[in-house]
Amino acid sequence: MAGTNLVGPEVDALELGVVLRALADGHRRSVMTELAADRTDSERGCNSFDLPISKQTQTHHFRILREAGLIDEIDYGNRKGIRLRRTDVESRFPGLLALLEAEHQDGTAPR
Amino acid sequence: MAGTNLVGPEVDALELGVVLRALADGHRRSVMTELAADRTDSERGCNSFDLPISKQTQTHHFRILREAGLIDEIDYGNRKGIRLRRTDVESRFPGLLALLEAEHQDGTAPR
DNA sequence: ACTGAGGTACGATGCAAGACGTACCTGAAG
DNA sequence: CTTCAGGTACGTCTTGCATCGTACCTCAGT
Repeated sequence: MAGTNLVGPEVDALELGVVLRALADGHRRSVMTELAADRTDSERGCNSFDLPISKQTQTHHFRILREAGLIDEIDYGNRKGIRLRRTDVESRFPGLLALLEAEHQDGTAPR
Repeated sequence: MAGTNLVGPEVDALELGVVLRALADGHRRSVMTELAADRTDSERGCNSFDLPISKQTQTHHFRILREAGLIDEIDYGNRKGIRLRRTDVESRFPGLLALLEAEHQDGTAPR
């Protein structure tokens, strides 16, 4: 019930290269643009993004985003929560989330 | 002598996905961090970056950067000039160059 | 205890992209 | 004109990565 937070890198350990490679994929970027546009920063289920890919591939993508330090993954055992690490990302890479948020306005077309 | 400017996308046609994929590679990113850090925006020769790769591969990488709209390539026939499209990039993706410039401080280690 | 939905682990596959060899072009210098 | 350095075009090889199939785990509900 409590949900264990899966480990990601510390704020100081965030690397631009890893982040940019994570954002290079259209599916991952569409997730990030949605998260960046939602200022409430509420925890979301991972199938609330309705990505047109299998669940194994979704697991893969969310792992990449977590290991890049962009999101937190909260493991509830049989389900998983996603939350944007807004303050961490903003402090390490100021302006990055604004770019993603701006992209969210342009329509939902990925890639 | 005049040098023809190789074509790149217009300012309005710049796409975040293409740009981020271009910046995902360590070699291309090291070029961009150098360019972003140089506020004079002077034209540079392409072997002034001393990339540890063959010249064919360098041609490939500079093409990617040009097609992403990040740089201009000026063709002099037997040599080539590189110039950052600072105003275009800054107007379309404000803050992006600042992120790259900040990365340039952290040392020259790519990837 | 059984079932079903959500998620992960592992392996295999297919494709895009980075890298380079060879050959060729261009212009400057001799 | 010849030479040579810088750059490109094309083909090839190889690596990385997105994707999925199969199998298994976890919890909630019945």
